[in-house]
Amino acid sequence: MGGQRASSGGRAVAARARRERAVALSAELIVDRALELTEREGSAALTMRRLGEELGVDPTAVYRHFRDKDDLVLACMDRIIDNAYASLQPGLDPGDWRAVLRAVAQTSWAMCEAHPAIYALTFYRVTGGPGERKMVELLLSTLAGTGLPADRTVLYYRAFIDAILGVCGMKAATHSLGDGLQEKDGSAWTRIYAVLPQAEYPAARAHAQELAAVTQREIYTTIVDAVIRLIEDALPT
Amino acid sequence: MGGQRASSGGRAVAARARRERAVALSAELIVDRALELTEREGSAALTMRRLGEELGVDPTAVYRHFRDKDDLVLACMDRIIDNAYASLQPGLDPGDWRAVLRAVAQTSWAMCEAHPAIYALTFYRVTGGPGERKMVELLLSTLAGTGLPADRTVLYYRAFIDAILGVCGMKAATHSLGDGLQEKDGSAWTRIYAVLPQAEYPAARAHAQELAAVTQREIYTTIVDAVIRLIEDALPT
DNA sequence: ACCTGAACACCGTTCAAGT
DNA sequence: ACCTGAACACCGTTCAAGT
Repeated sequence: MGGQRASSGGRAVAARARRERAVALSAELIVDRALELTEREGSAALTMRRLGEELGVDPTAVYRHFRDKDDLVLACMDRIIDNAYASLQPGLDPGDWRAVLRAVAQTSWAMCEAHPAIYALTFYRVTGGPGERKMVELLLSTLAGTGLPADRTVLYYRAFIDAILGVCGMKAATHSLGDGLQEKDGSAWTRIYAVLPQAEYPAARAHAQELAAVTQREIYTTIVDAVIRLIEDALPT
Repeated sequence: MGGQRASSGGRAVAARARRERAVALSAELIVDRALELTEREGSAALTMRRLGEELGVDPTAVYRHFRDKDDLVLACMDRIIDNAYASLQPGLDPGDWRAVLRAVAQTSWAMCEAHPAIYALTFYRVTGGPGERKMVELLLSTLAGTGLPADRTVLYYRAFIDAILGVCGMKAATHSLGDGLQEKDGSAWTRIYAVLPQAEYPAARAHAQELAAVTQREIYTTIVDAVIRLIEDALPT
């Protein structure tokens, strides 16, 4: 609608977006556009100037709704968690704690694949928002339901969530690298480790094929299984 | 010596450093100074301009020894790993795989506490350098020594190292935040979760005290134990 | 009440010029 | 062969001015 030129610099894009923006600027709208932007173009595209362009407002207008960029990025992460919780909740049997933990682990994996830029920026942070609160309550109530004492409930909750966040955060950070670096790091097992001197690195050479073949998904499942098994062994009989 | 003024801007610091630099610029020297700098002043201080000042050379002189900042940061991480390996190696019994894994886990924790800035920037990367190579060889040979088949050796190696890197990376990233944000995130359990509405968040409220009391170290040990136990259960009998 | 736009104090990196 | 220094194309953020 109304776009006469196919090519367009930042100025033209901003002008078009400004024309198309019918609703008032709001925190929700800013988070919407920020998620669209990073999903489409990666973390490098998430700058205040680029976001202003996307919204059709002056870049500094965002500061009317978020204290700073950190505040905005945390709001984006909480939105992602909230959406994930909503898609998780209906099919959950609170009595089956293993199934709940596995569902949360699967959801976290899906989040870091769908939104690597935001995930990588915030996986080690506390959003304190509604999404995070619901997720914390779900996990704590589920683990408490097994009959574990309060201190064990908390310790295993944190072991579970920190292991998950750490591994998914690693994956998200890798995924957020520029294409060149991602390729460079991804090819390391065949490029570097498969050709190390046999005499000095016999084990690396002997396992070169398996090192190149193992998937991040298998590794993640293995770690989740390890924590679940630890909890099983700790349950009161 | 020879500084006549007590106060000094960047220019004066650079001039003094230039006078004091007796040896030629080299990759080793640059890594030395970069580690000193980040250890002393945190990740925000690691800029090419600041590093040039520290070395007493023009900021762009560093580009004669490293392709870009990413290249430099990876070299710093590999140096840290190499030093950690050197301090680890002497007392190690290769036959006691549990002890080796625990020693590596302890070393990784020490690294992310001593060098949070570099650790946070690179924990999800492959350095491909001498330090990393030795660490990979140590872990692979140790796990292969238990009699596990090659594919299991690699799977458990990756589960172990990814769990460790993820959790230590989280800790390092938290530690690298500015003091304000670190305080904000650290106080979240008492500031936010301890005062949630009882009706909506009963489990969070019931565990508020334990959530504030559990330490990162306990959580880390729990995750490491979980992976070690999983490996124990998988060992051929 | 909310948005604009110039301005500030930074970044990493390139490249012609020096020695 | 190695280093310098100006310059380029960016950042996040502040604040006086507009409406």
